[in-house]
Amino acid sequence: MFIFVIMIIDQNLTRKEQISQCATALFQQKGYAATSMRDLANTLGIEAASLYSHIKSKEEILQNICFKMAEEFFAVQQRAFQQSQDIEDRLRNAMIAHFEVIIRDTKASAVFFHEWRHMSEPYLSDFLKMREQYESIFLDIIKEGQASGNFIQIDNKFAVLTILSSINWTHNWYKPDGKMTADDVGQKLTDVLIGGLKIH
Amino acid sequence: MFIFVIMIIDQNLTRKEQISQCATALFQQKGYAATSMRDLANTLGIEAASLYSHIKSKEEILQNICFKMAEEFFAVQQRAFQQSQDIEDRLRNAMIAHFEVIIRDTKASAVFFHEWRHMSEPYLSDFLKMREQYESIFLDIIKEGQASGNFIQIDNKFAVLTILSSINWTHNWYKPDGKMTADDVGQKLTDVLIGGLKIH
DNA sequence: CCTACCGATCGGTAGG
DNA sequence: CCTACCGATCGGTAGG
Repeated sequence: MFIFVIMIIDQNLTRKEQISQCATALFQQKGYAATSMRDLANTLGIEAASLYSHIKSKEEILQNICFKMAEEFFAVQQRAFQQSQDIEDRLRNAMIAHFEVIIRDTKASAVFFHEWRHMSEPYLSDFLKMREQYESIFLDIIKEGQASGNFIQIDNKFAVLTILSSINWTHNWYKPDGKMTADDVGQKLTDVLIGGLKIH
Repeated sequence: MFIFVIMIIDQNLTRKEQISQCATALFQQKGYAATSMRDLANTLGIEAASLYSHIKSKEEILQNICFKMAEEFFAVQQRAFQQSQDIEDRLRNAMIAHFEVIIRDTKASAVFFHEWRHMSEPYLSDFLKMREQYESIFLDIIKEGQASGNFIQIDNKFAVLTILSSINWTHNWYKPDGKMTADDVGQKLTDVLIGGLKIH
């Protein structure tokens, strides 16, 4: 299989960062398992063996991508939480914050969402625990909104999954240079998911 | 990497069907690229070489899974279309029909959603064309609902992607033996996505 | 960062 | 459905 990989390698980055950036693009395009270290090396214009002066293993690259994304999600979530007034506002801000992390790097997001399962233990368990913890914050927001009479009575877990899956999917189609700006999409995502598609 | 694969192989199926069923489970768990023909053969209790009396190639198995799912989506969409009265009802039925195909086989759905990109041409292009065609039916429903004043004015493509991503994600968490029945989830998906999370 | 190379495993075929 | 096997490729190491 021949795939022409056109990639602009940022010369201001360290070699290690270049490796991570290239790997992110390749993992997103072909998947982690189908990307070989020789693919990665060729894209960078070096030999496969040379990669190992900068990294320990193929999996280490994946771990770095996944955990860096996880940390970003946590960081913005906390910031969004502190800035909010009422409960609907808090949900809205948390959703937009989540969306903004995704569009900051849609390729890394794709790897985060699809390739994490190729990590070995104990990284895999740690990763899943973080994800659960992250979702539990959304769960709390939904519960509070129901208790205060703002949100409809609906299975909490279900509500969180429905909301997050729509936002997560944006990594697949959102283009920064498209007709919708990031703020536009963030606004509309919350409008539809909180307010509904129907005119009431 | 050792993974214990516990799988019940349906003895009423033909060998070819057993291969497809096993492959579906493995592709879902480990991904297409990380699943070897030896993995598949071991799960079935035969030698890898023996698989090739029933199938032509590894990719052929993937093609069958993906295109069978695509056909099912089309079939139920048409049925849902014919049974509907008003425009909101039509969207609701199309959504529930889509959901029901997913939960009929969540493993095959996972392969359909995540592994299709490992198909080679011309299968890949055919597959993407089908997906686009399928989504365009949803697009038409949204447009009609906007024209009739039932749905809010919002980018059509965006609306379709938001709706479908939430439903598609159910393959990851829906369990037939969980506390929510299929009808329950189908109802609630349409309630939230069409009506919104907020009490108006 | 390279050359040279390792053992393991890959999808698949030949022939029975 | 098996044994025996193919060339290609895998992630990674040794040594410079």
